Amino acid sequence: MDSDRKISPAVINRLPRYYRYLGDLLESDITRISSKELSAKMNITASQIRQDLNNFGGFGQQGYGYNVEYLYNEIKKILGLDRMYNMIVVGGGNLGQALVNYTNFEKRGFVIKAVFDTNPRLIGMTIRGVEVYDTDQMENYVKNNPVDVAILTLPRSQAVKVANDLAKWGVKGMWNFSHVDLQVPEDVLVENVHLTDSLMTLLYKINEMYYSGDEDIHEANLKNGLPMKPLTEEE
Amino acid sequence: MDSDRKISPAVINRLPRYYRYLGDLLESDITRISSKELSAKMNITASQIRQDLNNFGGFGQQGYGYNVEYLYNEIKKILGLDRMYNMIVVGGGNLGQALVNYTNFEKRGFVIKAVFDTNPRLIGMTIRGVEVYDTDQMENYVKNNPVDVAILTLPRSQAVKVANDLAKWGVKGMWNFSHVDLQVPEDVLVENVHLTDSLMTLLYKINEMYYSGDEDIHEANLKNGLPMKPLTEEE
DNA sequence: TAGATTGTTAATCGATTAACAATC
DNA sequence: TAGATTGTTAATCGATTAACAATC
Repeated sequence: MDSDRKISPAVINRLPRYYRYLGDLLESDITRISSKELSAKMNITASQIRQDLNNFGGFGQQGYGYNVEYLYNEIKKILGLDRMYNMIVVGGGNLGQALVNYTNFEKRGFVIKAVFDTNPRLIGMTIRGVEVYDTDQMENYVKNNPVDVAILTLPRSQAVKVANDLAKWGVKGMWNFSHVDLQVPEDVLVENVHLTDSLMTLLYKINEMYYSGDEDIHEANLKNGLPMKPLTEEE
Repeated sequence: MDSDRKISPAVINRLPRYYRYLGDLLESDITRISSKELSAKMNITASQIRQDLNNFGGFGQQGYGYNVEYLYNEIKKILGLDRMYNMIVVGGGNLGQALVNYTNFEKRGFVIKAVFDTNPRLIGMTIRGVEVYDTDQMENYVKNNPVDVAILTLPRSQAVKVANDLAKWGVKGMWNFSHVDLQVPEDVLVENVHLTDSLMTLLYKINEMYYSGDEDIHEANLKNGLPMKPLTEEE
């Protein structure tokens, strides 16, 4: 580990994908891989792979490539996955429950310790062994237990206030599923998952490719259930 | 609507956010806004807003700014949100169910018509009025009903095959929550939501800011539940 | 008209790709 | 050693920001 200059967000966003591919290679008992081979698998350039990795140090060896297990473990360390993380879920609705039930998180060391909600029907319940508490108790919990990440799965209307409170009480990481942009101090880190936005960009692309501006085709297809056909270029 | 050249992905990804902010302004009965005012709210540059919008045509007016309602509706059309979309959920686990239960989708015209799963305990059930069918029946369903988007919420191991089948049967849009990269023909559009990757990038940032390389601090904080403090620069 | 603010061109910045000397 | 492949510098490409003439 040597570099110290700021890593670009683009690179950081690619790290989990490298980690995933390396994990898969490891499972397949592949011990070494060159940037060229990996680039073919991942559909990116070999050059980008080498550039990306070299932000964190020289993990490869000329004439050989990269040792899969070594590289995997280095990226694991870089991402901070060699530790456990304590998380809470704020908002015990369907999505919050789904995340609590996602057992893969625990396997990776992302442990959900508590769920908070205001709904009396949920409070006191247990989801996969994780208790649902009244949001009233959140301040007390957060101040007396380590919380690395708060998972925000509550309605838009409440998310901003709750995030501010959590920030005030010392929570430094927010994984925000609420459809709103949080406004928190800059020492608090937020990662947004805006599902509706994600779906909309997909719909944009579908529209662009198949229905660009021509509503008739779309209506017809919708009614008849006909398979869609790409639009032909006609510029 | 005039331009015809390819819009950059960066711009497309920002469109839903513009749409959201404009919707909020509309709710607040604000009728006009300048790129400068909007840039302050959204934390991006006014220049970027004007550039982005001008990809699709001149929606503003010199000396005035933008009419909120008009711009809102134009972006709505650009994103293709002035139509309904038929969707199916493949994989009726916790996440799939959470998405079916998310009523906001329906309000926007994203309608989930059916859920498919292999689990006999789920088949025949109904989630918010949406029936769960055996995956056996999926081919028949897809070939006889319009499906704009397949929402993939199934285990990694099954996702690739299912996506290929769906593509073969004519589904052109895939919203992929499975933790794997799909390999589909290029006329099939995929939008990935890799939750684990998203969480990992958050953890990277938390680590970088608070625990950079120093495990002792982390251990201590975890044990004592002390509030974290940003690392001081010491280069 | 004068002031405001767009649409758009030009300048800058950052990220990706290409190239190749270093070296295992 | 010869071949392969990295690490790294330079070139290219794309995206963001700045600037300003056009115009409402």
